[in-house]
Amino acid sequence: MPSNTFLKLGEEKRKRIEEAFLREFAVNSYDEASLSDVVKKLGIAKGSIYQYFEDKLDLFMYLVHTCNQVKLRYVGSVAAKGFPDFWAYFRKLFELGYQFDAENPLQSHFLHNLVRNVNSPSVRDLYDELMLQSVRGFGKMVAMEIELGRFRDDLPVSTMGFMLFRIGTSIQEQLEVEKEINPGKSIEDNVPVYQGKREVLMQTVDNYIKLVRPAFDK
Amino acid sequence: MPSNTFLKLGEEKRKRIEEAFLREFAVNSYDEASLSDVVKKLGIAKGSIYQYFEDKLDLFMYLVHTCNQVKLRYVGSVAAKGFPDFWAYFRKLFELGYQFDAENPLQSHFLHNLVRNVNSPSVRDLYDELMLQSVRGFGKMVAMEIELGRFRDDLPVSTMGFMLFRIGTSIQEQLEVEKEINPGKSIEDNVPVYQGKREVLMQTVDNYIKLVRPAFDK
DNA sequence: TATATTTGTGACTGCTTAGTCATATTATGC
DNA sequence: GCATAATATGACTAAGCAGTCACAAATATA
Repeated sequence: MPSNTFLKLGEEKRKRIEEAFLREFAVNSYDEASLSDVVKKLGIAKGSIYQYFEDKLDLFMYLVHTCNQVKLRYVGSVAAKGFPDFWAYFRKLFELGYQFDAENPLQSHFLHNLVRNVNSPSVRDLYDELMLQSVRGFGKMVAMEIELGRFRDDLPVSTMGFMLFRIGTSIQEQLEVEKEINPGKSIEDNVPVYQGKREVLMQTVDNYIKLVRPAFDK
Repeated sequence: MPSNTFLKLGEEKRKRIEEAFLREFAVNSYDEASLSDVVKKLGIAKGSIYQYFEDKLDLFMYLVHTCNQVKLRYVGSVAAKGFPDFWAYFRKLFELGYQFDAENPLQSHFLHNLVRNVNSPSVRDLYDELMLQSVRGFGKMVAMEIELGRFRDDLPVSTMGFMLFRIGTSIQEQLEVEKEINPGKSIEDNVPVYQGKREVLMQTVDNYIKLVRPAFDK
């Protein structure tokens, strides 16, 4: 966690530093990201970073947690209960995700790139934890839907929960493979991941829902 | 591609070198893998590697291609046509994959770890190419099944193909998340990825098929 | 204003890496 | 056996990195 020194830093400077590191970690993997580069660009001393954070991983984790919290303010603003069925809620999650992306492009890019950090031993645990959290969340929803008699009950909840999680990541992955989005370029241009791609995103979401609905519904 | 020097090397020495690098790349990501470490373990000079290969990427690509060819001898030994339906073929692919793993543990581990190399800019293109190849393969099968009137035709082939591809990777990923397999440990112990996990694997495959069948079948 | 505390600094350490190249060793052809 | 070609070698280069620390500057306290 960051030191008091960092937290006392003053809005302006703190944001400037945070954003520089967000950008670095959004462009590079954890291991490739260079603190030396960032401080050079920021025009501050290397040692300062180590007055603000324990080490590279501490800084990285801080960014993960703050970004996560920001995103949670969006996707956590609604509950599954308020929707006619699970799929309406599932769909809404992507709309909120789009909104988060549009209003917090840097944080969105950072979280996007996070998915590519599975490998680094240093952040592997952190990533696994985040994934498990998400998978468990979907698992709970699946259990709820089964309870309500809306989802089939002849398969392990874990399988269905994991599948839902994977559907979410597949959607963004497919858009990338099919060159609809290009995070590498859009971060350079300082624009959101899904800039101008709202329709394409939601169309893809709808396609995926249409596809997998029969797999889950009773 | 490797030099003649490498190809002329003699079965024994060539295999020893190949296997040492396969192991290194099976344990570490491309960037983390250290040629210096491997040559030290092998007891050969660093310079020798550069008589065999252009550079690190050349060596890596050679390993990808040879492993791919070995695996293709398994999964390519059957055609979708010979099966009563697509899902029987899909299931068979995993049986053949298991067999490949059991008989070529090192190559299997290497290919397994490949999935974790999406990030490295150096191998990104190579990985994308392999993925696209696989996705296109599934796309073709989807198109065929639609032609035969067995798959639904109200969704883009690309979406359905990509989903099938993702189902395949999700199966192995879920087994890993649920600690059924542990590549990191099994490579250390010199045993196949799915050692003693045939039943669990096929059960998971069956579960996934059972789950997603209604999503694809007409 | 003088002293104490907090914050900022950047040269430096120690480490690792891919890749090179002049030299030594081994194999081949005559 | 000798000369030529092919192969093996490992110290070396240049570059990168995270993290440190003695010192300087700024700020707070008295």
